[in-house]
Amino acid sequence: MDAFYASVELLRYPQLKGLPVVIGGGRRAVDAAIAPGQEALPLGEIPLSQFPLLKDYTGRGVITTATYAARQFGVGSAMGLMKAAKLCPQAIILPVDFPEYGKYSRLFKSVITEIAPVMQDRGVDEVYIDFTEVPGGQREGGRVLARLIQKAIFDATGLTCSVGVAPNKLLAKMASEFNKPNGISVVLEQDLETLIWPLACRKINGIGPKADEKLQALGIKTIGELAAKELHWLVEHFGRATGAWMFEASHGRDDRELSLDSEPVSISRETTFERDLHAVRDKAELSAVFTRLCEQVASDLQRKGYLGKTIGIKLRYDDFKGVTRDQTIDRYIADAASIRRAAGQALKRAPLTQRLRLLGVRVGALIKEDDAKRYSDNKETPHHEQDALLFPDD
DNA sequence: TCTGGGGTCCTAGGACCC
DNA sequence: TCTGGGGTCCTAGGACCC
Repeated sequence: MDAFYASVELLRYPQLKGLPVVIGGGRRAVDAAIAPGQEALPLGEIPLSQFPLLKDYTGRGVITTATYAARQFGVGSAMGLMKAAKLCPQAIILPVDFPEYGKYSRLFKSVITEIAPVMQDRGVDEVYIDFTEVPGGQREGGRVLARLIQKAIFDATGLTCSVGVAPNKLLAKMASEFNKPNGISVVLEQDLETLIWPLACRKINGIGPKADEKLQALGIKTIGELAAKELHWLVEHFGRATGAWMFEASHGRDDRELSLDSEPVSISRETTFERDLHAVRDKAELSAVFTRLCEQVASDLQRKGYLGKTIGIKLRYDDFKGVTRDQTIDRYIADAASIRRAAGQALKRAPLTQRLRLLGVRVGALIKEDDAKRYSDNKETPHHEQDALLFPDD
């Protein structure tokens, strides 16, 4: 989806169309910047002068999405808001409204599966679609179906998207970047040398800042230069698994299937404080946040129908360094009090002398609530070990 | 001008078991 | 006196992605 969060906001506030808008920052900080007295107006009629400007924003945070008008100024995703304010002070800033984006996410995905049922979720604004078995999916190399999907999504949501069509997920992902926004790009195997090899290695999904830095240090900037290296050379420098993967990727090869209906591995909540907190001096405040995070994770688990038995905490200190601590307990839980208890145990094992910037709570080793029930109801032949794990004596 | 929040996967060491 | 081999689970950190 093109500039997804920002585009959803423009549906609510069409008066912002064409203007530089960034989404991000803490809700409290952004709300404080919104002038009072306009609450009764329909959203679409709120005058431009009432929207908060990036130059007035003082809180922490990064940009999650910028409109294309804002990108003209060099601001973009993951950029700190204070830095962005220097580049584009007149941009309007809006707080992130995840529930709203979730609604549109479910909507556009249901539009797709109506047309092409084999779809892999790749987060809130991205999917892989298998065109192979869709009637007409091969016409004009997939262009016809891509256009159909774009139109159906636009008609249902008013949102645009960009589509890459290719023989595998690796190439399709790269192709989707070629023609943004609202574009279609078809990449065939024979386009490898002309379209893929000139690109920076960083364009490969899976090569991030660290791997790219290492590649550059070895004199490799483009995918073509990567493809010119021999397998054993890559294995020497990056290890067996990564080296082999890089070799295949540089040649445009990728045999991964679409993974459908995957189960979550962990569920977590974390928050960055408005100011750094000290474990002793700000104990009350910290404790309240900690409890709230546990309650939120518990509520997420229950709503989604999962239990977990590995409870973890995450800390980030004022120097931005972080630690995690895990605690696996002998039963599966989803209630706030039990999570808080286990997370408290984990927290005790972390250094707490330095000021804290972030606190997070995570529950992993998940099982579906239904499966836990089935064991306890003895409707299936239970293993005694599983009984003991799920419902120990204490 | 410091750098969000929600995830997945991989690696590596140690405990523990047979 | 100088100690195996295989497997699983747990923990911590880190890279990466949306």
